[in-house]
Amino acid sequence: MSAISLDTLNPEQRAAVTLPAQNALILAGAGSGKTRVLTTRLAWLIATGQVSPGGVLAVTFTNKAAKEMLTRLAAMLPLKVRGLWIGTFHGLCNRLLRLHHRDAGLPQLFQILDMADQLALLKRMYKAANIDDERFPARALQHFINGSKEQGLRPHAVATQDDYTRRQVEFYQLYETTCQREGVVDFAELLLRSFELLARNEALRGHYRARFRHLLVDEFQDTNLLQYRWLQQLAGPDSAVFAVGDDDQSIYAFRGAEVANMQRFERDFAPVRLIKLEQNYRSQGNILDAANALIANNATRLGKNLWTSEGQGEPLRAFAAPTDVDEARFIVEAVQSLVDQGLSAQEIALLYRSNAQSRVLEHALFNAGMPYRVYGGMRFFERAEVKHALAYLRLLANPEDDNALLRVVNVPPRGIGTRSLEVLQEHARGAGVSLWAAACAGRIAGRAGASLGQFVGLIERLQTETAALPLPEMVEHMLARSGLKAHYQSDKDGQERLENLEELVNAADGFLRETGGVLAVMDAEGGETLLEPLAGFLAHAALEAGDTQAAEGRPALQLMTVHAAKGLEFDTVFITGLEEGLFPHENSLNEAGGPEEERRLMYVALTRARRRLYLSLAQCRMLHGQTRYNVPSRFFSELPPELIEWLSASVHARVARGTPSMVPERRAQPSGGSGLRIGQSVRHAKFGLGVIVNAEGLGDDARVQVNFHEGGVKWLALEYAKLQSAG
DNA sequence: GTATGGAGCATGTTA
DNA sequence: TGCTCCATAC
Repeated sequence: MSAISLDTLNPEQRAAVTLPAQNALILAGAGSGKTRVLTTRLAWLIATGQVSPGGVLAVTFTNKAAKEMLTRLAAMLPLKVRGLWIGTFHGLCNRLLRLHHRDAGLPQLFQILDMADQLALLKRMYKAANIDDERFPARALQHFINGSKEQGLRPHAVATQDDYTRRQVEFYQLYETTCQREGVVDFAELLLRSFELLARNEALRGHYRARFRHLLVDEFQDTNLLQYRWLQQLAGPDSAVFAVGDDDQSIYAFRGAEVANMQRFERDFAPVRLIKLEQNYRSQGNILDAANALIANNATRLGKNLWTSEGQGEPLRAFAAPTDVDEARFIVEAVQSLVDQGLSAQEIALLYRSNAQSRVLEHALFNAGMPYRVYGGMRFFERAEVKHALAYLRLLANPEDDNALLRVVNVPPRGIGTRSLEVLQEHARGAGVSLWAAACAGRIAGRAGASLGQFVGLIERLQTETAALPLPEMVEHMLARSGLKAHYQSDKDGQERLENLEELVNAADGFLRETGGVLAVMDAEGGETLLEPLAGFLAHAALEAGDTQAAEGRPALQLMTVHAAKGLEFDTVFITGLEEGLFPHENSLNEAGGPEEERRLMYVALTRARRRLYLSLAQCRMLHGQTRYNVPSRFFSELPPELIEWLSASVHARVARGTPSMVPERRAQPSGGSGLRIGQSVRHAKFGLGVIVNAEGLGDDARVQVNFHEGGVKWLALEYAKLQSAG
């Protein structure tokens, strides 16, 4: 094996990479070379012969991160990556469950439900069981079920103090029965099922524990309880766990991530070697100073301070615009001038807290003729037409898949409507069989029965016709013969959908070439391999929903939420919409730990920038079709003023007093002679300083909505609340 | 069985 | 403002 060069690593990085086989927690600050350390560690372990490629397990959260790790590893070492246990939590669980499906109580070709599939199944279940959708919204139940699973809780283990929860648990149980009967598995189930498999089956657990001498975990701060316990199952007394994370970048608590896992790890896996990577190779001094100052406002931290050997660089620049449109205009002009100076648009990112904010920016960019790319939104395998096509493929693999059948039984329209399906479902329920079986039985009378019979015939015909075809041809054939293609051809807006269906054939082809159609591989030494192209492709579609937009040719400006920007870096970053209620988001302020998570989010945003950082806000913006007036974000008052160059009137001093500058003067209709205006700063005896953001009513009934700096947004009756003008 | 309109409603997001 | 869902009309 070739030697791995460690010369370019700093002492801490090298220490981490060359750690002996022991448990370790690497606190890796933003831009400290985290991915590099992780992959070099992996390569070093293998190259020095301390472990065989098959003896390593490395786990990440996203496919992107997993791919990145594999690519870098392959560049350092000559090895076949296919059989390596490197992947996402869900990808590895999928493999584990395919290999040991019998022990796990699943069919080998089980289908994976994405979030939309899961919700559809719940709604179907509601209908079948006559459950009141009003009192128990399907979305809430979905959240409840996934939350329970992420805590490792099966229905019987969920604590039920109140009737409401008791009912939810019943539905959870019913959902489980349904999934089991249909042989489908949701995302959380992949984790829970393989956790239980290992916990229950001592021989199997022993096998994997003996095998994986080294376990490497990326983004450890984002793990939930179940993922943590899953790792505990796989890590034996002789294995070393190398966990890399940054508590300051934990921004997914809202979906179950527990930073506490880092403390838990130090306790459960003791002794744990702790290494901090604090040298930052990304950002210039002023940017880091700003980020450090901001995050210092959080009380619950493990403690870490980033530094750089680079110079201070440029100051942060800030701009307070009167309106969201002005803010967008300012950004477009600033971007234009940077591009004129020779900076590639590709190197500039526009970040925002919520997706709704992208619209104004897009509008301004479009008018300026500036190419841009928006991340987020519909992904390839989530598009309706692609899901339809996948449903046909699922039926070919397993006609008993009720979800798939319901999705396409009437696409294209075959005269099988709601009523016919109700009858079919009653038959199926009565006989305790799948919809497919009920349809095959042919006991449905009339036209609907005939249509169903034809549908059954179609699927059976497709099965025989495609049985011997390679995957891409199979997809092609299905598209043509199912009527899907013709359906979208006759649709006047179907052009793009048709192209996506064509793209699906390409995706199948690509999948086959990249993986050889392998569903699961036992080990890197070429042990057990399960060849099942169709099932493999379907799993791939669920586990990798694909990109949201195909990459475009010319360099484009990048637009995304701050969440989506995590892990990325740009020369220049604009953080937009820095207003109280927006960033930090108002909904987060009442949540436990919410404000601190918002601050970490801001920290992530700041540390994305290498050289230039712009902060902007609008004092009034359209949100949900209404004009809102906001005070500047508290984050401005948490950044050292000397680091910021204001391109508009500074907001700093005013933030301290809780008032914005430059709010357009608009009379509040109802206040009459009171002298109060929307946008005006006021003082309230109890709530302190705030800004009037809305008003309604006349005379004695007049009420105003005030956004208080400390107390949030409140409606106050003018008659009782003694508001003093403070601006 | 399908098309249309109005009401209701809004964080963040990966697998 | 723009979407998703349900009710009603064809």
